[in-house]
Amino acid sequence: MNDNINSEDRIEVCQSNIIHNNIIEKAREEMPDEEILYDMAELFKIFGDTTRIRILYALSSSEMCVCDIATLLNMTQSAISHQLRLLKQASLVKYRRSGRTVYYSLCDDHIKTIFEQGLSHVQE
Amino acid sequence: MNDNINSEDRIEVCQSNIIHNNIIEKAREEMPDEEILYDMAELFKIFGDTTRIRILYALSSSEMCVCDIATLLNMTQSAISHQLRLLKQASLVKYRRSGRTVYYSLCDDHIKTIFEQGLSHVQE
DNA sequence: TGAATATATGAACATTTGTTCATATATAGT
DNA sequence: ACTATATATGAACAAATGTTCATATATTCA
Repeated sequence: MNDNINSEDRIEVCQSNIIHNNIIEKAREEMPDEEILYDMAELFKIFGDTTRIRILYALSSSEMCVCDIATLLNMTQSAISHQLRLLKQASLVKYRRSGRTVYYSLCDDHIKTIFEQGLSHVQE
Repeated sequence: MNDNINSEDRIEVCQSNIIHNNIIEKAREEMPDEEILYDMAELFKIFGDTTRIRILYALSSSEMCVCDIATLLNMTQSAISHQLRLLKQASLVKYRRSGRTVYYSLCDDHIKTIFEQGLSHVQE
């Protein structure tokens, strides 16, 4: 039983000698570029932390200053500020300054769509 | 002015005294439950790694066995197997056994939607 | 039954990551 | 200029994470 694999498709590499070369080739062709994969991983890494998710949810409700967020999440100003820097670097939030206060808000709508999908997955 | 006595009695969640309470309350009401936030972070954490993104892209092309994936990504069977376990635990992939070979495939369509949104964000 | 093979997994290790602490910067008011 | 305040940031530390190595498990075939 060889799972419909032609003998020409077999090759000896790795620990296995049953490799589905046509399937591997197809997957290789459809795989996005290295740089895209890296950027996507970096983006999702940002979403992979409750503090940052909380911040983004907060900002989806309204723009907020650093201290408001710290109060809301019951965390230090420093911790929030560090996280906002990461969110800013990922182009997920933008800010405007008003005197001593800096107001942060969401950059675009991808965040909401991604959160909706994520929410829908975990709620299944 | 010289009253340092009260400073220890203050509830200092942050260093600010200009807090937008209505905004904070609104954000608090709209914030999903702790458990949801945790599950979402765990889900996105899974996407926050190029190896796992590669695996998921590969499986979106076709179901594949562990060794195929290892060959495609030029990584050890062990590394792939560990990652597949995480993906399985997150209900992102499922598998079927055929003899000694285990074929993995994607669980549902949320992955594709999330990837599309992520891709679209990083390509801006 | 025993050898070969595909996959799974525990432990160890190096790397990454999130928070804290201390301190720096920026702005406003006196 | 000086003080107060809102935010930013570098360094340090603990916790989490991804890969490797060795080995275990599961299945097939002789």
